[in-house]
Amino acid sequence: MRRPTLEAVAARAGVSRATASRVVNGQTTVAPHIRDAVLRAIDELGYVPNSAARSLVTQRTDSVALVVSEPPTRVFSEDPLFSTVIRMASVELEAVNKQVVLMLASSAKSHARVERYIAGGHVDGAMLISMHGADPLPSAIARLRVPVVSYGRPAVPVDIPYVDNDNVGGAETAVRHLVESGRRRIATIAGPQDMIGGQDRLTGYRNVLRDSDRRSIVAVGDFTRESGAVAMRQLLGDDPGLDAVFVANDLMAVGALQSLRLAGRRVPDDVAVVGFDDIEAAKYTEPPLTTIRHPVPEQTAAMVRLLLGLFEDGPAEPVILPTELVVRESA
Amino acid sequence: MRRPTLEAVAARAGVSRATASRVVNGQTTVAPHIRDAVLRAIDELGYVPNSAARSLVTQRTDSVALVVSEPPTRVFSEDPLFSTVIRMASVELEAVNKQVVLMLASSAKSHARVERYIAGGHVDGAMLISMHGADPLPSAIARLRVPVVSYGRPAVPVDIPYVDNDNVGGAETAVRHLVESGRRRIATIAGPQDMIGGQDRLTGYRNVLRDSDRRSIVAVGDFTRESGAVAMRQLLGDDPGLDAVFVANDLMAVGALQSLRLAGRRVPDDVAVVGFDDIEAAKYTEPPLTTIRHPVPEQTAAMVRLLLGLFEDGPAEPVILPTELVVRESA
DNA sequence: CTCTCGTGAGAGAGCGCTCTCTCACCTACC
DNA sequence: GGTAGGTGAGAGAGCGCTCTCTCACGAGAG
Repeated sequence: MRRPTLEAVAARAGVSRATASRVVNGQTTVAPHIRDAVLRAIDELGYVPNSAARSLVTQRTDSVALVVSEPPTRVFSEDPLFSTVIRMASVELEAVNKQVVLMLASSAKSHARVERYIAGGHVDGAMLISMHGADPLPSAIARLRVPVVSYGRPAVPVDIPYVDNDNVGGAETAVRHLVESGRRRIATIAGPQDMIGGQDRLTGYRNVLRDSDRRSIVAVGDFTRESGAVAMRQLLGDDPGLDAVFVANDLMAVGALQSLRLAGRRVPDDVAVVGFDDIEAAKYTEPPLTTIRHPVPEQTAAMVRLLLGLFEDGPAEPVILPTELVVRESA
Repeated sequence: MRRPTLEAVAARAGVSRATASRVVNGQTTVAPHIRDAVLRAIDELGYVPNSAARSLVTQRTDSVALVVSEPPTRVFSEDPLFSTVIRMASVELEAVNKQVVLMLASSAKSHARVERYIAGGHVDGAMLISMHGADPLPSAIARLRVPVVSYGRPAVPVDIPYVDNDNVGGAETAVRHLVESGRRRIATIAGPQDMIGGQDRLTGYRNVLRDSDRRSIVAVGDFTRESGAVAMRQLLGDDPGLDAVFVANDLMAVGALQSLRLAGRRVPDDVAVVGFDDIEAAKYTEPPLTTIRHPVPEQTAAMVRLLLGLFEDGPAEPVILPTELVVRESA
C-alpha cells in the first residue's frame, strides 16, 4: 500500500516509464493523446514524483536553506528584519520553483546539525543571515563546495559572496546630518560589536566625529528595544549635556526615545535622534523618527539573485546597496 | 570533482562497500582494525552520506515539517507562541536525530507548495500549527498517508491526532474568577473566530455568563497587541460601565491595559482584567496580569511524542492538557 | 577428524527516477 | 525507389546507498 511509482503510472497508461517521465517533466516531444493518457493515470493514482529518487539522479534538490544564526528569541522578536528577509526570499525562490528550508542555528550544536544537513545534499545552496563574530559556518559550507551567499558582509574575510548595504556610509550620513544641524555633543548607541553591521555603523559615526573635532560618546546595545532604552539612560548618566544621539537601529531608537521621554528630554528640541533601518514603526514614534533607510526587500532579492547566479556559475561579486537619509521630526 | 561516495571510502580503506556502510551506520559487527581504517578513510575524504540515496532505500528522511499557517508578520511578532513551539519542537526532535524543516503556509499558493513538498517524500511527517477556518491542509496531508499531528484542535473535525489545552475550561475558570470577585459587567475581547482557540475561549466565556445571568459584551481581536487596544476602546465606547474584561490572549490584554490607562480607568479597581496564555510579559505589565497558564513547552513536547508515536504505529489519541489560573494583580 | 555453529565480510539486488542511446516509422527530396 | 532527416517512443544504464543473502573461516562439540 505504498505510494504509486512512475512504473505504475506508465503501466496504467500503457506506455514506457521513459514516456511517463517525459510527461511529468513537461517535455513536448510526446503525442497529445499519449500525454493525456499519462496525465489521466497520474491523476487517478495520485502520483507524486519521489524527490529522493529524482535528486539522486539529477543531483539537484530544488530547495535551498535559509540559515539564521540567531537565538529564536531575537528572530521572533519585534524586529521586522527576519520576517521580511524570510518572506521575500520565499517569494523570490518560489518564482523559480525552489523551496526554502528555514533553519535556526544559534548554538554550536545546531551549527553542526546545519552543516551536516547541507553536507548531506539536502539543499542546492544556502543563504546565511545574521552572523556573529568569527562564525565558522560560512567557510565550513563553502568548503563543501555548496553555493552559499551571505546577507551582510561576513565578519571574517571569508571568500563567499554577500549582499550588504552601505553601513559605514549610512552612519556617516546620519551623523553628518546631526553635525550640520548644529549639534555639538553627539552620542551613539552602537549595535553588537560582534556583528559587522554593528561595527560598521560605529565606524561611520567615528569617522564623522573625528573629522568635525567632536568627542565620541558611545554606549553599546544588542539591537533590541530594551537595550536601546538601557543604553540611553546610561548615556544620559555619562553626559547629561548631550544634544544628539545616533542609534544604530530603529528598534533601539524606539527604546531610546522612551528613555528620553522618561528623563524629561524633549525630542528634537533638547536631544536630536537619528535611527537606522527605517522600519515601519519609525513612522509612528513620538516624534516620527529620522532614520537611514536601507531597502531590506531589495537586498534580499539581490541575495537570491546572487545565489541563483552561483548555480549557473555566474559571477560572485559582492553587492553593496546604497542607503538614504529619511528626515522626519526627531532630528 | 564531486563529493566522495561510499564506494570511494571503501576503496581507500580496502574493504567492500557493505562494510563501509556498516561502519557509517554504527553496526558493531565490524572488527576494530577494519572499523578504524574505514573511519580514517571517511575523515580523509570528508565523506558525508548522500541523503537522497539513503532515503531512497530506507524510505525515511529523518526530517519532519513544521508547518505554520500564518503570515510571516504574525509568526515573527512579539507573540512568543511560535518562537516557543519552534524551539521546543527542534530540541525534542534533535534528541531523536531528526531535522525540523520550517515551512510557512499563509497563502493558498504556499499551501499547494507545502502539500507537494510533503507528498514528494521530503519529510517523514508533519506538524501543523495555527490553522484557520476550514483549512484543507490537514486532510490533504492525511490523505497522503503521511503521519501528521496538529498543535491545537483542527477547526473541521478531521481525523488527525492533535494536542491542545483546555481552552473552554480555561476560559470558564477565568470568567468564573471575575464573577466570584463580584464583577457585574464582564466583557470579553475574543480571538479570531476562524481559529478554534478563539472560538473555544469565547465559548467558555459565554458558558459562565449564561450560568450567572450576565449579559455578554463581546469585541473581537486577532491576537495581536494592537487589536487588543482597539477592541478595548471599542468596548469602553459600547459599555462605559463595564467593570471586568476577559481577554482571549495576553498579547491583546497588554494592548487592552494600555487602552484602559489612556481612558483613565484604574486596573483592577475600576476594571479587572484576565488574560490567557501566561506569556513572560504578563509578569511585567502594570499591574501584573492575572491570566490562564497553559504550558506551551509541554504541549509542544506532547505533540512531538504523538508524531513519533505515529511513526511506530502507536495510538493516535488526542491529548488535552489542563490549564491553570495564575492570580496576579489585574483581577 | 568431521560436523555444527557463530562471526565477520563481500556480492549483488534494488530503491524510483532521469537521460542517453537506439530504433521504428514517416515524410520529403533527388 | 532509395536515402536523408526528423519525430516519437522504448530499452537500459546508473545515480549512491542499504540490506539480504551467501560464504569463508575458526572454534568447539561429538
